[in-house]
Amino acid sequence: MAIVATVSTGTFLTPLCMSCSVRSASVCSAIKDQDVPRLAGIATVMDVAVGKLLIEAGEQALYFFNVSSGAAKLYRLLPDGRRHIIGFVRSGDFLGLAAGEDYAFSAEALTPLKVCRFTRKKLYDLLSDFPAMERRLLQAASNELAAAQDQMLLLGRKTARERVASFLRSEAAHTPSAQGHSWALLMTRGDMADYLGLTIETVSRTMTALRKCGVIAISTASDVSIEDTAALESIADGTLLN
Amino acid sequence: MAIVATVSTGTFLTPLCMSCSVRSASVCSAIKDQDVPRLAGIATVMDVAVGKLLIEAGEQALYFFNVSSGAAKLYRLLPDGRRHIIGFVRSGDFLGLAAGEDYAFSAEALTPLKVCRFTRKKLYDLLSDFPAMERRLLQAASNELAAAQDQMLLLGRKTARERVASFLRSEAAHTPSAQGHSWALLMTRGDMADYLGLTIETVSRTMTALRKCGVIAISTASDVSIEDTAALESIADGTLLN
DNA sequence: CGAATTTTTGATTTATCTCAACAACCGTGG
DNA sequence: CCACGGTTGTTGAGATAAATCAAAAATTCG
Repeated sequence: MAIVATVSTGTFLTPLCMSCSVRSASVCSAIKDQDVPRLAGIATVMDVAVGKLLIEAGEQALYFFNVSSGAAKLYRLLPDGRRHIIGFVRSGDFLGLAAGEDYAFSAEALTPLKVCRFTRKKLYDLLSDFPAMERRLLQAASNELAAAQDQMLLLGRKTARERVASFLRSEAAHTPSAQGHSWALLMTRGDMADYLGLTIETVSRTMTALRKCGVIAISTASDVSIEDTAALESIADGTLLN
Repeated sequence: MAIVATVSTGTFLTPLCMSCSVRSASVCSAIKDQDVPRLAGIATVMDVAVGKLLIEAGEQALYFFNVSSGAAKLYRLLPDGRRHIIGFVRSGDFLGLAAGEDYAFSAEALTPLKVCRFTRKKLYDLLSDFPAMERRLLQAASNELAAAQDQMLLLGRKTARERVASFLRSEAAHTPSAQGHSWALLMTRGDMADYLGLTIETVSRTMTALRKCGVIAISTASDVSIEDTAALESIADGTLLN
């Protein structure tokens, strides 16, 4: 099911780590240059094609991942097929902290995806020698936890309009090229719906409504821009009522 | 606002730590007996009365807490007063990992509450000498993250009936005395509603419906018992449709 | 005991969902 | 390069789960 192409494994990945474009922004930044070979020694670099699974719910949770490039969606299913997307990961994000014995969620590539895979046990062993990395992981978990609480507030108490506005604000914040310009949404209306606890139709209608009142512009379905940042903010935060 | 009674601070808390009833079940279990004085040295024991705030949203996040006894609800507010309860903490739970610079949530005692308070900075300093405790914190954060994902699925995709059933199952699991018996819910219908993304009326009606079909029994509003565990399970997991 | 709060129940409204049809877009292969 | 089938997105009309409004009942607590 989870078809992936393993590129390579082991210490000879050292040069890849040294030149890794997300190293400084990821948990790996806690490892000093001279120790990188130890990190590279337990890493496997993998490529995942769009639509393929990186993680499948129910599998034994053997690995952690660090995203080098691309993006993925994480989702859970109810027995009758209802789906909920619990989050997205992108360049620099660390993946797998939330898992227990088995993965509770699946992870599917939204774009061509490149990840570094670490065996859980080996990474834990490594952490004993690199407390700075463990501190970074704790920091990452704290940030994720805070984000999860934001999302719970959104799902529990925000209107469709507020949810979509919050989502667009967050996406723009995660997309450097979005500052003042249009950008390409990585996800379909269906993904947005399953992330925001809505239906495709409601997401579509709400996007259209935000466009019609001048808050955003939509050229293609996936190519959007924020036209009125202040208005989007106040809708997202629930300051505006109408 | 957050009126609390500080009982005592410092190394002479050591005997309190040594005899602490939740030590073995909390992150403090990572500290060996001979090192307990160092832990006690940075702790402050506090009592919080029912309805009082332990943490107020917006305050600088200076502290971590470990709950010795009692329970509290954690909540966030939208500007217009909509409230969402992001979770509950009980004996043994560690509190404050999710915070950034400031607390994003408030914490209010549901019962008379006893907590150990640690200054963030001091605890972080201590962690350098006790990697086992840092590992425990990472573990705690992972568990919270997994729970948050469960809750997101609940809020995003479950029906009122499924939400209430999930809540009752989880409460029973957190309450040793609930196994096969009735127990006292710590929270009001309003708290349940704000936790489950529903209204008071919907929670009340749903509880009544679950009682009428024999899944639960309700003697007092707060005194409930599970009469048909299998049915509750399948409702909670979305296996049952009706 | 009695005021205040919480809970339950009923009647009605509404935001969002569902069902349905059509339009736009996308990748593929002729 | 364009036609074509499949997917994704939009829009409309109607249905519905849950919200809102309202009032009575039960419970709590000073």
